[in-house]
Amino acid sequence: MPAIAKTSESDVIDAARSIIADCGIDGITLHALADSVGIKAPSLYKRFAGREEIIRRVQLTEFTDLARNIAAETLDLPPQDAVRTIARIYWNLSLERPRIYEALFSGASITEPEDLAVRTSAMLPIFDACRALAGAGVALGAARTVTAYIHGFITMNMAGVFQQSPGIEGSYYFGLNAIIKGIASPAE
Amino acid sequence: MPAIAKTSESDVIDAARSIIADCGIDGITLHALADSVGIKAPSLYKRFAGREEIIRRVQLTEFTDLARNIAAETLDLPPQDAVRTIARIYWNLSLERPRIYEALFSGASITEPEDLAVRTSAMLPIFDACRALAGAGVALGAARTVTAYIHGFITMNMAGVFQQSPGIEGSYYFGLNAIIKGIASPAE
DNA sequence: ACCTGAACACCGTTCAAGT
DNA sequence: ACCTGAACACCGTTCAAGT
Repeated sequence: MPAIAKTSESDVIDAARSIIADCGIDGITLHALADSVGIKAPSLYKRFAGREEIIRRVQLTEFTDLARNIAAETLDLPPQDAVRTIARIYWNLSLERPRIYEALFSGASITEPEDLAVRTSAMLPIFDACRALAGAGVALGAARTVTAYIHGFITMNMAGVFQQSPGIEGSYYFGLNAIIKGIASPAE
Repeated sequence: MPAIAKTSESDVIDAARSIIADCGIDGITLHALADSVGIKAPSLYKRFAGREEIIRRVQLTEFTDLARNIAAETLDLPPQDAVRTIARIYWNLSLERPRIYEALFSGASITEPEDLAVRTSAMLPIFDACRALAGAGVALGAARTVTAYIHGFITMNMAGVFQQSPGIEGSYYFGLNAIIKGIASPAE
């Protein structure tokens, strides 16, 4: 009957977050996670359905932080600056916390409506900027283009496809500027 | 002393390829792979260093096929058409054999020079087209931009980020055209 | 020379038993 | 109510033993 709780749901998610940040998504074992909050692995199942759900919760937390950060940094910015700022936020994240960036987009395709809402909120500032840049008619396509480019460039860069060439950040913004120009005056 | 070989290196790689095509990279266990070529799992270590090497060999094979396919389909095409053709080849691959597309870019960052050479050969037609489109000075940046966009869009689409909206392929080519236009006349 | 069974360390997960 | 040890099925990998 005593049942003293040694940890809490948010403690576990925080611990999972820091393990992922250090060791990546493959480094998070239930044994290591349980150990870092002072319990045994089976006890995790009293709070979570399993490993997948824990990872999903970390993704949700990180995406929420990211969306808030993006919203704050792009507030009242002209659309071109907003797009460049968002691109910079993702770029810096991929350099400063690469394993978190990877984890954000890996595994667990979006099924829960909760996940979708958070992801949409992170994309909203891009959509708004694209509408201002390219017009409401093509805003969605333009937003997808910018999003795809940012994610694709960062992913390939982290994978080493572009080598560790010094001009890589220059290429990143060169491409971004080309896209901003391209969507502002789409091909006839 | 007899030592009758029940299988061969290329048999194993072929079997691995079809398992990955069906079940994805997580579905390929050494037990299942060994079973499908009629041996036991430990015997695989007589031919390969381990699971990682087998997967790398499949990636290498698939990339070689892809590079050959791209080279053949873009032969003597004007640069804009070459870029659109390459984009279409990747898009179709992601629809027809999604697990192979995923496997192509997942895990095992490029360390061996052999891997790099194959990947470079797959990118060469994009580079050539971009040089014709944007000039030698920015050709590398332009090629990276196109590559990043294609990969990013397809990855996010497969992950479900863009929903299964019917206009998604339209967005894909809208963005591609915007990029072609943008890199042909980069922002001043 | 190639194959095999047995074993090892390590996963995620379940469950009966403790308090 | 939360925690635990023991167990299960399943991984990749190693190795001594077969032919």
